[in-house]
Amino acid sequence: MSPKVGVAPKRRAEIIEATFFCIALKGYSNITMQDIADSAGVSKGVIHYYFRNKEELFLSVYDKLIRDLDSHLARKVDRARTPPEKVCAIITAVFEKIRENKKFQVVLLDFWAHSTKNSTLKAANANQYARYRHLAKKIIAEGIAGGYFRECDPARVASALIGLIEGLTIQWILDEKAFDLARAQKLTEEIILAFLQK
Amino acid sequence: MSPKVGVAPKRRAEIIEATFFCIALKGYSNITMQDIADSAGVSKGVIHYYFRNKEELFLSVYDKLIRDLDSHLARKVDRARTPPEKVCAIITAVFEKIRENKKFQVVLLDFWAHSTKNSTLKAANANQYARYRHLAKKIIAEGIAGGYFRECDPARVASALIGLIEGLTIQWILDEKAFDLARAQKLTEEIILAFLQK
Amino acid sequence: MSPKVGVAPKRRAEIIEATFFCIALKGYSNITMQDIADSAGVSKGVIHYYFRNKEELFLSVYDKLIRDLDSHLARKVDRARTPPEKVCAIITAVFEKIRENKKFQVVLLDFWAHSTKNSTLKAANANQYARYRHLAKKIIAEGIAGGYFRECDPARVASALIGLIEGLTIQWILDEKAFDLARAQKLTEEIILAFLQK
Amino acid sequence: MSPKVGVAPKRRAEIIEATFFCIALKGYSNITMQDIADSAGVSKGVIHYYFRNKEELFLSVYDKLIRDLDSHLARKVDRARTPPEKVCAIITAVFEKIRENKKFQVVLLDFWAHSTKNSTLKAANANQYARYRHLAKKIIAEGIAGGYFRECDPARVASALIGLIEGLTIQWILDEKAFDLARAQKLTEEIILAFLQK
DNA sequence: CATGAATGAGATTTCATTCAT
DNA sequence: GATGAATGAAATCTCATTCAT
Repeated sequence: MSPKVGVAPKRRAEIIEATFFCIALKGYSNITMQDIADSAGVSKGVIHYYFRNKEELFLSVYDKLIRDLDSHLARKVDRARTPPEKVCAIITAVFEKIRENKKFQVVLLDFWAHSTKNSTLKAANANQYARYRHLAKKIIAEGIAGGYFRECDPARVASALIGLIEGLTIQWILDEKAFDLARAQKLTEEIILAFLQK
Repeated sequence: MSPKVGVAPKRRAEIIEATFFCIALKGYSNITMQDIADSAGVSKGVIHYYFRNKEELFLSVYDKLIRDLDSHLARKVDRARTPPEKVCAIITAVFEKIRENKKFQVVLLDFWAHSTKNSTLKAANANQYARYRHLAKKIIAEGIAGGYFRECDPARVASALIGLIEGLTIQWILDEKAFDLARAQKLTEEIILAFLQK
Repeated sequence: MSPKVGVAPKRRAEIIEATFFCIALKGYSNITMQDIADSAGVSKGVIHYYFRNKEELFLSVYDKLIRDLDSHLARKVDRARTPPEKVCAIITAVFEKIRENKKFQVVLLDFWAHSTKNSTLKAANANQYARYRHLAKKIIAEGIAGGYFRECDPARVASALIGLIEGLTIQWILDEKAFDLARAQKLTEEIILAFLQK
Repeated sequence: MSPKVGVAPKRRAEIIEATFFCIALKGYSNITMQDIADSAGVSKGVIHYYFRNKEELFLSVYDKLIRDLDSHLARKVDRARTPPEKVCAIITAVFEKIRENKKFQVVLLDFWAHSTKNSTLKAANANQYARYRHLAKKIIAEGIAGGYFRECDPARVASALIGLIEGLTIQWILDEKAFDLARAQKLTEEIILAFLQK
């Protein structure tokens, strides 16, 4: 067994990571393969050795992004006990992710913009949001069943929860000085819990 | 902006309109000048006669977009009497705009994504959002002063209002079948008014 | 994977065979070393171990092709007794070769096309045709000497014989439905023998 | 109407001509767009302005080649009176074409080689050969009907006529010193007329 | 004012070849 | 002997921009 065999997955991950940084820096459609190669410290040809083409590479970056967010969310939510705590866990998870790495939401926004023109990306996005809403819905439904929340449509509130989180974080991404991210996070909790516990 | 007599302003407007449709159809960075020329029914050269380059053209499209939204918002809000009605007017204005022309939000999303890489666009975006929030803040402050709303920070609630609107409409744009847009609009009103009137 | 000694000649032949199939399938200048490696079931590196470069490999394929045709021709001709039978043996040998393996003529045509640009290949081709004509010429001269054929220039008729064979088989390769190959073979015999025995 | 409008067809023809020379010089698949641009004295971009891609350009070259040969053939044949003269006119037309411009057959050979891998080219080739054979068949049938030729299958002899012409010219292209082209032409006439008038 | 031919820089992608293991 | 990761030159094709008419 050649020792170089083991290099492949590591190299793939490195290229994905480099591409993520490049997208954050210059944007989905302004990056060249050369940018990525330079950033990853490999030759241009290597990228095509690991990824059939630019689109496949970008979809791989998106996949990793989503997987990271999902596992982060799941970890946070699992650690919480009561439904109200779980709702706060969702909010905290996303805001935390963005605070620790602003690039995260910048890249995601770029993918969203492109998803209206790329059907594969669109499907992946729709799917991710659906899972995201489903998680929130389940938690809210449990809260209602457990007497934590008043009677309401869990699916609708779930989309509002997601909407409020994303709407605030995007505003912040577009203009960091618009408001304080930590206070926006607190506000999100207040509004959603107020509505659920009214 | 070159205000020329005769056909010039009309031609300019036609090119901007055509560009808007092209962005909605293929996305900010996938359009060629030829696409725009074809769509506008003019020759490629003409576009460079009216707009120094592609970026200037795109910024002009963004300007028009914002001016349209602003005047639409202002009209709606002016027609409303009480602060609660004015809050609903903001919500209605945006949801209406998107319902009547889905392209509107698609193009806006595209501009947002690019604004993280284009400082002119970023400034324009920050400015627009600031005005947008300012409008909401003023209305909320009036509502508190007039006894319609409970004591709270008008600026923070304003950003939440905008965030909820944008977060829900983007979700819908990314997956129309996720939920019904009219019900999302109603939900927005409920959540915000509940929070303000609690 | 155990490296075997003495495996070299066999491996070489396998690679040549695989290359032949690839040329027939995709054409001389559309094949990649990867195609050949895949088809031969070896790694890319191995090909360069046995052949200095692509051109040397292709020339080896051509050599094998010619050697195969030559020995096939010689066997057929040796088996025939009289000059007319030997002429028919040449015709039969080539048509048979092509009928049993259409790829043969496809690959040969490809080599011919490239021989106008590759001097090594051109020389090899000229040489092969010269031997081919020489064989026919000798048979025809024997036929004249033996009273089987009328007085004529053996060299000229030899080139006509080769020309008619190749001209018909190429037509058939380019459009199999143009005519029946077996009847074309018979026609070749008729025309050449009629001319020689007139 | 801009005077430059008239330039387009001329430029197209120039590019086709330049491509023809390049194919003759370096071969179908060894030419780069840069070679063609240099040879035509235009920039690389211009070629893509007139031809969608390399394949479309090559097919245009093939079209012109065939059109030229067809009209040359038709002119020659029309000028001849009796069927035997018309048969000789076909032979003369092709041999003349090649004698006056050796490139002609070199390029055609290249196209044939590629036609086994390109379905558009293959269809065009099959079609051209069919028309070519049809012309010869008609003339032979007229000759039989007019008592010039003995009873025989015109279609079969037509393919033999074409085969003999092409088979000899290709031999000559591959090795000019193999025989004299003028004598090969005479030989073709002798063999075919002898067979038809036997 | 308008056209569209022309440019050429630059992007993606392919691939023969090398070489460390 | 054998592998496959890596290279980088070179190819095709795109496109904003210019400019002669």
